[in-house]
Amino acid sequence: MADDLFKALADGTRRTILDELTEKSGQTLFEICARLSMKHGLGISRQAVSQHLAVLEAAGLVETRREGRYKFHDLNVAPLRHITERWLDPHTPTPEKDPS
Amino acid sequence: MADDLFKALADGTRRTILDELTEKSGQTLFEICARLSMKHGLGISRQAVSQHLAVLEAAGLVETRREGRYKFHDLNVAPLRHITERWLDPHTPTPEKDPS
DNA sequence: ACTATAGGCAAGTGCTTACTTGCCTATCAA
DNA sequence: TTGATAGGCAAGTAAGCACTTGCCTATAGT
Repeated sequence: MADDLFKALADGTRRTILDELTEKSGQTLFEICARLSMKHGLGISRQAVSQHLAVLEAAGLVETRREGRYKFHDLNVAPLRHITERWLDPHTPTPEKDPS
Repeated sequence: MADDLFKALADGTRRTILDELTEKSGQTLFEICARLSMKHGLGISRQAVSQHLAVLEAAGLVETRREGRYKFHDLNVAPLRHITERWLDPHTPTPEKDPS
Protein backbone atom coordinates (compact mmCIF):
# COMPACT_ATOMS: atom_id res chain seq x y z
CA MET A 1 0.00 0.00 0.00
CA ALA A 2 2.46 2.63 1.19
CA ASP A 3 5.13 0.60 -0.49
CA ASP A 4 3.49 0.95 -3.90
CA LEU A 5 3.24 4.67 -3.35
CA PHE A 6 6.88 5.24 -2.45
CA LYS A 7 8.06 2.89 -5.18
CA ALA A 8 5.98 4.81 -7.70
CA LEU A 9 7.55 8.08 -6.63
CA ALA A 10 11.06 6.65 -6.74
CA ASP A 11 11.40 7.09 -10.50
CA GLY A 12 12.21 10.48 -11.99
CA THR A 13 10.29 9.89 -15.20
CA ARG A 14 7.17 9.03 -13.21
CA ARG A 15 7.53 12.19 -11.15
CA THR A 16 7.79 14.17 -14.38
CA ILE A 17 4.59 12.50 -15.59
CA LEU A 18 2.90 13.63 -12.38
CA ASP A 19 4.18 17.13 -13.10
CA GLU A 20 2.61 17.04 -16.54
CA LEU A 21 -0.68 15.75 -15.20
CA THR A 22 -0.61 18.48 -12.57
CA GLU A 23 -0.28 21.04 -15.32
CA LYS A 24 -3.01 19.49 -17.45
CA SER A 25 -5.16 16.67 -16.17
CA GLY A 26 -6.98 14.24 -18.43
CA GLN A 27 -4.25 13.60 -20.96
CA THR A 28 -4.02 10.56 -23.21
CA LEU A 29 -1.02 8.27 -23.41
CA PHE A 30 0.14 9.82 -26.68
CA GLU A 31 -0.25 13.33 -25.31
CA ILE A 32 1.93 12.45 -22.33
CA CYS A 33 4.51 10.84 -24.63
CA ALA A 34 4.63 13.98 -26.77
CA ARG A 35 5.07 16.23 -23.76
CA LEU A 36 7.83 14.11 -22.27
CA SER A 37 9.62 14.21 -25.58
CA MET A 38 9.07 17.88 -26.37
CA LYS A 39 9.30 19.60 -23.00
CA HIS A 40 11.70 17.26 -21.28
CA GLY A 41 13.73 15.77 -24.12
CA LEU A 42 12.99 12.26 -22.93
CA GLY A 43 13.57 9.75 -25.70
CA ILE A 44 11.28 7.14 -24.32
CA SER A 45 8.98 4.66 -26.03
CA ARG A 46 5.21 4.69 -25.80
CA GLN A 47 5.22 1.34 -23.99
CA ALA A 48 7.63 2.61 -21.38
CA VAL A 49 5.30 5.51 -20.61
CA SER A 50 2.37 3.11 -20.54
CA GLN A 51 4.15 0.96 -17.98
CA HIS A 52 4.95 4.01 -15.87
CA LEU A 53 1.28 4.98 -15.93
CA ALA A 54 0.34 1.49 -14.80
CA VAL A 55 2.67 1.83 -11.82
CA LEU A 56 1.22 5.23 -10.97
CA GLU A 57 -2.29 3.84 -11.25
CA ALA A 58 -1.42 0.91 -8.97
CA ALA A 59 -0.23 3.45 -6.43
CA GLY A 60 -3.52 5.32 -6.68
CA LEU A 61 -1.87 8.45 -8.03
CA VAL A 62 -3.48 8.22 -11.45
CA GLU A 63 -7.03 7.33 -12.37
CA THR A 64 -8.20 6.53 -15.85
CA ARG A 65 -11.40 6.77 -17.85
CA ARG A 66 -12.07 5.36 -21.27
CA GLU A 67 -13.96 7.23 -23.97
CA GLY A 68 -14.10 5.48 -27.29
CA ARG A 69 -10.60 4.79 -28.39
CA TYR A 70 -9.16 7.37 -26.00
CA LYS A 71 -8.07 6.72 -22.45
CA PHE A 72 -7.72 9.77 -20.29
CA HIS A 73 -5.42 9.93 -17.29
CA ASP A 74 -6.33 11.99 -14.26
CA LEU A 75 -4.13 12.89 -11.35
CA ASN A 76 -5.18 11.95 -7.82
CA VAL A 77 -3.05 13.64 -5.20
CA ALA A 78 -4.95 12.22 -2.22
CA PRO A 79 -2.38 9.48 -1.49
CA LEU A 80 0.34 12.14 -1.30
CA ARG A 81 -1.23 14.20 1.43
CA HIS A 82 -0.08 12.40 4.53
CA ILE A 83 2.79 10.16 3.50
CA THR A 84 5.36 12.03 5.60
CA GLU A 85 3.21 12.44 8.68
CA ARG A 86 4.64 9.46 10.51
CA TRP A 87 8.01 11.18 10.66
CA LEU A 88 6.98 14.82 10.78
CA ASP A 89 4.52 14.37 13.63
CA PRO A 90 6.36 12.40 16.31
CA HIS A 91 3.34 12.40 18.62
CA THR A 92 1.25 10.03 16.57
CA PRO A 93 3.64 7.60 14.89
CA THR A 94 2.03 5.32 12.31
CA PRO A 95 4.56 2.51 12.00
CA GLU A 96 4.37 0.63 8.75
CA LYS A 97 3.88 -3.06 8.57
CA ASP A 98 7.18 -4.85 8.24
CA PRO A 99 8.25 -4.96 4.61
CA SER A 100 7.12 -8.15 2.99
CA MET B 1 18.87 15.84 -4.96
CA ALA B 2 15.16 15.09 -4.94
CA ASP B 3 16.04 11.83 -6.62
CA ASP B 4 18.21 10.72 -3.71
CA LEU B 5 15.40 11.55 -1.33
CA PHE B 6 12.69 9.58 -3.11
CA LYS B 7 15.02 6.67 -3.76
CA ALA B 8 15.89 6.59 -0.06
CA LEU B 9 12.23 6.43 0.86
CA ALA B 10 11.49 3.70 -1.68
CA ASP B 11 12.73 0.90 0.57
CA GLY B 12 10.60 -0.44 3.38
CA THR B 13 13.51 -1.29 5.65
CA ARG B 14 14.83 2.24 5.35
CA ARG B 15 11.40 3.64 6.23
CA THR B 16 11.37 1.40 9.30
CA ILE B 17 14.78 2.75 10.26
CA LEU B 18 13.36 6.25 10.03
CA ASP B 19 10.53 5.09 12.29
CA GLU B 20 13.03 3.87 14.87
CA LEU B 21 15.05 7.08 14.71
CA THR B 22 11.83 9.03 15.13
CA GLU B 23 11.13 7.11 18.29
CA LYS B 24 14.66 7.51 19.64
CA SER B 25 17.18 9.73 17.93
CA GLY B 26 20.94 9.29 18.30
CA GLN B 27 21.17 5.53 18.01
CA THR B 28 24.25 3.59 17.04
CA LEU B 29 24.43 1.11 14.21
CA PHE B 30 24.25 -1.87 16.57
CA GLU B 31 21.33 -0.36 18.43
CA ILE B 32 19.40 0.04 15.20
CA CYS B 33 20.26 -3.51 14.17
CA ALA B 34 18.97 -4.83 17.48
CA ARG B 35 15.71 -2.91 17.19
CA LEU B 36 15.09 -4.04 13.62
CA SER B 37 15.62 -7.60 14.72
CA MET B 38 13.65 -7.46 17.98
CA LYS B 39 10.75 -5.20 17.19
CA HIS B 40 10.36 -5.94 13.52
CA GLY B 41 11.71 -9.45 13.13
CA LEU B 42 14.04 -8.36 10.36
CA GLY B 43 16.81 -10.89 9.87
CA ILE B 44 19.24 -8.49 8.33
CA SER B 45 23.02 -8.19 8.61
CA ARG B 46 24.84 -5.30 10.21
CA GLN B 47 26.37 -4.34 6.86
CA ALA B 48 22.97 -4.17 5.21
CA VAL B 49 21.78 -1.74 7.86
CA SER B 50 24.98 0.24 7.49
CA GLN B 51 24.37 0.55 3.77
CA HIS B 52 20.80 1.67 4.36
CA LEU B 53 22.05 4.33 6.75
CA ALA B 54 24.49 5.53 4.10
CA VAL B 55 21.64 5.92 1.63
CA LEU B 56 19.58 7.81 4.19
CA GLU B 57 22.54 10.04 4.95
CA ALA B 58 23.12 10.76 1.26
CA ALA B 59 19.48 11.83 1.09
CA GLY B 60 19.98 14.19 4.00
CA LEU B 61 17.53 12.31 6.19
CA VAL B 62 20.13 11.10 8.66
CA GLU B 63 23.06 12.97 10.17
CA THR B 64 25.88 11.35 12.08
CA ARG B 65 28.31 12.33 14.79
CA ARG B 66 31.30 10.34 15.99
CA GLU B 67 32.21 9.96 19.62
CA GLY B 68 35.08 7.65 20.34
CA ARG B 69 34.25 4.32 18.82
CA TYR B 70 30.57 5.12 18.68
CA LYS B 71 28.77 6.74 15.77
CA PHE B 72 25.39 8.20 16.55
CA HIS B 73 22.67 8.62 13.99
CA ASP B 74 20.24 11.51 14.16
CA LEU B 75 17.09 11.98 12.16
CA ASN B 76 16.65 15.09 10.04
CA VAL B 77 13.12 15.48 8.77
CA ALA B 78 13.71 18.79 7.00
CA PRO B 79 13.98 17.24 3.52
CA LEU B 80 10.60 15.61 4.03
CA ARG B 81 8.69 18.78 4.66
CA HIS B 82 7.91 19.94 1.15
CA ILE B 83 8.53 17.00 -1.13
CA THR B 84 4.90 16.74 -2.23
CA GLU B 85 4.30 20.46 -2.65
CA ARG B 86 4.91 20.44 -6.38
CA TRP B 87 1.83 18.27 -6.87
CA LEU B 88 -0.32 19.36 -3.96
CA ASP B 89 -0.10 23.07 -4.75
CA PRO B 90 -0.90 23.40 -8.46
CA HIS B 91 -0.42 27.17 -8.42
CA THR B 92 3.33 27.11 -7.93
CA PRO B 93 4.61 24.05 -9.77
CA THR B 94 8.28 23.28 -9.12
CA PRO B 95 9.17 21.06 -12.05
CA GLU B 96 12.11 18.79 -11.42
CA LYS B 97 15.19 18.73 -13.57
CA ASP B 98 14.97 15.99 -16.15
CA PRO B 99 16.13 12.69 -14.62
CA SER B 100 19.81 12.14 -15.30
C1' DA C 1 50.05 -6.68 24.95
C1' DC C 2 45.74 -9.03 24.26
C1' DT C 3 40.83 -9.19 23.47
C1' DA C 4 36.39 -7.53 22.64
C1' DT C 5 33.48 -4.12 20.65
C1' DA C 6 31.90 -0.64 17.03
C1' DG C 7 32.34 0.23 12.55
C1' DG C 8 34.22 0.41 7.43
C1' DC C 9 35.53 -1.42 2.69
C1' DA C 10 34.98 -4.14 -1.35
C1' DA C 11 33.71 -7.92 -4.28
C1' DG C 12 30.11 -11.16 -5.46
C1' DT C 13 25.10 -12.82 -5.98
C1' DG C 14 20.41 -12.85 -7.08
C1' DC C 15 16.26 -10.33 -7.61
C1' DT C 16 13.97 -6.22 -9.29
C1' DT C 17 13.00 -2.87 -12.67
C1' DA C 18 13.13 0.32 -16.63
C1' DC C 19 13.11 -0.13 -21.27
C1' DT C 20 12.79 -2.18 -25.91
C1' DT C 21 10.90 -4.96 -29.69
C1' DG C 22 7.29 -7.29 -31.96
C1' DC C 23 2.78 -8.33 -32.54
C1' DC C 24 -2.22 -7.96 -31.52
C1' DT C 25 -7.00 -5.61 -30.53
C1' DA C 26 -10.28 -1.77 -30.82
C1' DT C 27 -12.23 2.51 -32.41
C1' DC C 28 -12.98 5.96 -36.02
C1' DA C 29 -12.74 8.17 -40.75
C1' DA C 30 -12.56 7.72 -45.78
C1' DT D 1 -13.79 -2.44 -46.23
C1' DT D 2 -9.52 -0.35 -45.88
C1' DG D 3 -6.33 2.27 -43.45
C1' DA D 4 -4.93 5.10 -39.74
C1' DT D 5 -4.97 6.08 -34.88
C1' DA D 6 -5.02 4.85 -29.74
C1' DG D 7 -3.78 1.45 -26.87
C1' DG D 8 -2.54 -3.46 -24.84
C1' DC D 9 0.19 -7.86 -24.10
C1' DA D 10 4.30 -10.49 -23.55
C1' DA D 11 9.05 -11.86 -23.87
C1' DG D 12 13.81 -10.38 -23.66
C1' DT D 13 17.74 -7.39 -22.07
C1' DA D 14 20.61 -4.62 -19.35
C1' DA D 15 21.33 -1.95 -15.42
C1' DG D 16 20.29 -1.07 -10.56
C1' DC D 17 19.69 -2.52 -5.94
C1' DA D 18 19.43 -5.11 -1.50
C1' DC D 19 22.02 -8.21 0.74
C1' DT D 20 25.83 -11.32 2.01
C1' DT D 21 30.59 -12.72 2.92
C1' DG D 22 35.21 -11.89 4.17
C1' DC D 23 38.56 -9.07 5.77
C1' DC D 24 40.40 -4.75 7.77
C1' DT D 25 40.75 -0.45 11.07
C1' DA D 26 40.00 1.92 15.43
C1' DT D 27 38.65 2.59 20.11
C1' DA D 28 38.17 0.77 24.86
C1' DG D 29 38.66 -2.47 28.76
C1' DT D 30 41.63 -5.93 31.34
